[in-house]
Amino acid sequence: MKYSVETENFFDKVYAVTKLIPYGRVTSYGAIAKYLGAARSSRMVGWAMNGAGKYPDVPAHRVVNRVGILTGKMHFGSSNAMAQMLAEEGIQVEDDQVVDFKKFFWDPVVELGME
DNA sequence: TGTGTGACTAACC
DNA sequence: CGGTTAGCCACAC
Repeated sequence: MKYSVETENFFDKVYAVTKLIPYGRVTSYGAIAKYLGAARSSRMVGWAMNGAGKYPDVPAHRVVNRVGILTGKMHFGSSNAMAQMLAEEGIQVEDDQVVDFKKFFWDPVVELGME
């Protein structure tokens, strides 16, 4: 028994939004969740990211927690892979946290609109 | 089928 | 101001 079609849609949306994150920008799990109308389901966004590895076009490294901490860096294989990818995009990462997070923050709700 | 867990966040104490 | 609780819900066992 499949869980639900809505689920796949939710995951698909997460991936879709994540893929829209511009180069050199980052966003948060909560922002994506909010954009999908599930502001309190930010954990699901993280869960979706867990399966994002299957999608090369999904820049999961541009998704951090609400304060810019690379909470999921350990899921990239190397402990510094995430930070390095961000660094190569011009995003400074210090102590596993994005420097000037607000400045690089890309909010889908604002950039794409609430719709 | 029920329980535990997690790449989160906000509210509480 | 740091630890805990609660809410969220899909997924593993």
